[in-house]
Amino acid sequence: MKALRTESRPPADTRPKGRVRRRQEGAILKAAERVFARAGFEGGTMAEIAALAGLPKANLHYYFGSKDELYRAVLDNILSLWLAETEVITRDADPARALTAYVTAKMHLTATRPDASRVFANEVIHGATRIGDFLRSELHGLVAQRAAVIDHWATEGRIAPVDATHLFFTIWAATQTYADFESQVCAVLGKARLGQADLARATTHVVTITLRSCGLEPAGPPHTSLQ
Amino acid sequence: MKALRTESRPPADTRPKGRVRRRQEGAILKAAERVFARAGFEGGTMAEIAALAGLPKANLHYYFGSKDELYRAVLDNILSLWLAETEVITRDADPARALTAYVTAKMHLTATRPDASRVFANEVIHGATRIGDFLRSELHGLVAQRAAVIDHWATEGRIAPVDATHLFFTIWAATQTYADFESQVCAVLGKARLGQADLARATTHVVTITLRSCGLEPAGPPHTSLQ
DNA sequence: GTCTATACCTGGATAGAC
DNA sequence: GTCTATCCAGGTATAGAC
Repeated sequence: MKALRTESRPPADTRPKGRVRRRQEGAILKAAERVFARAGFEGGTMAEIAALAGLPKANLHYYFGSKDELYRAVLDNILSLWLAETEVITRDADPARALTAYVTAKMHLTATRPDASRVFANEVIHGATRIGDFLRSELHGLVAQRAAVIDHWATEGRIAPVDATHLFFTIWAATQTYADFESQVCAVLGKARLGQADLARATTHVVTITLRSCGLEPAGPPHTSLQ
Repeated sequence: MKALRTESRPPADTRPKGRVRRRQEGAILKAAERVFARAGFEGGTMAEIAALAGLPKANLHYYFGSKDELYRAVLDNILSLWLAETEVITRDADPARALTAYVTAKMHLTATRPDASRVFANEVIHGATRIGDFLRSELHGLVAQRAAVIDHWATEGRIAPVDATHLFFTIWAATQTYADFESQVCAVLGKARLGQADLARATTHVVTITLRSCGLEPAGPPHTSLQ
């Protein structure tokens, strides 16, 4: 998905890419994600990113024209992660199982790509100027669809009535807080870092409160999926 | 409360403060909160803050020695807001009413001081280096206390068992998201700004899911407070 | 106490050799 | 394609007149 390319100039990505180019760009993007996550857009420097990627900084400008372009590329990368997982929320699905799967997937993403979450959070806090179009179009549409499914479940009496749109806000907030606010969570828990056990406990908690929010109890162990 | 002063040099606040000084400092702090909220610490400039406060930028350095000192003063201001409201959570309180009051107060803070929330969020995302001591001491202690109260409620069977510490993480995340992620919420709702009605709806939602998380139903209209 | 003018430095970007 | 050396804008901080 190239969500942001619409706002960019002619498709720079159609250039033929050699293996080296791919690898270099990948290394740069990875380093940039980390640096921007730690310090924000203005806080992170090209020199830092270059050092982390093991390249002279002039190379960053060779692969990505400017700091802003690099940052957009990082965001673009991240946005594609955001949409995928709502697929489990369908009319015919079992509500408890679908919601459990969705929250678990979100928590998994938080655990495996915390820096991605932080870059995204940073951008949104500062007004989402670069991704506003994406949020207003694709995300807006997606949430409308999925919220309709949840409303449908409620109409059929399969879950308790709940504000479906706001439920998404709550789920996003509750899951992403373990990445974005990790330092606060750690401080309160009295740990230096979040371990596997902490995240497992967090997942159980968020699943539980999500289900209870819909008047459901935890689903049993996953049977062979009914789709 | 002077949570951060411990890390600073000798009490600069003991200097006698004239009325003018108080007023100038107030204006600067207000402007700084807004600028730092919009752009982060590195993104916001002293010139912007000065312009917003209606002063030449040299004055900022006169009142607050450096940009970093000014930023810390803004944070210090904000932290005092964070702790106050947990007071309603006491052993003898009615769980539904106490939780409703707490969440409502949190949402009120979010609605009235969104910039404060954003500055705090920004600081925590970037590692909370400046407020780590505060989080590890005062906030940690406070949460431990209040979580014990909630556990006590559960032991007595007044609420369903719930992970009390993580419940706080969830409540903070769910409420603050309406300030920190306002631009995302607006985009999804298809609005330019959050209005009174939206925040009222958000409050109802967060109260509902908080209560349901504890196996409770919405409390009736507030009687005369039993304390 | 207040403000103008300026020093100094960091960091993004580029020129041009290899 | 890659890297060194350098340029220059923008931003913090201060000197010094008022």
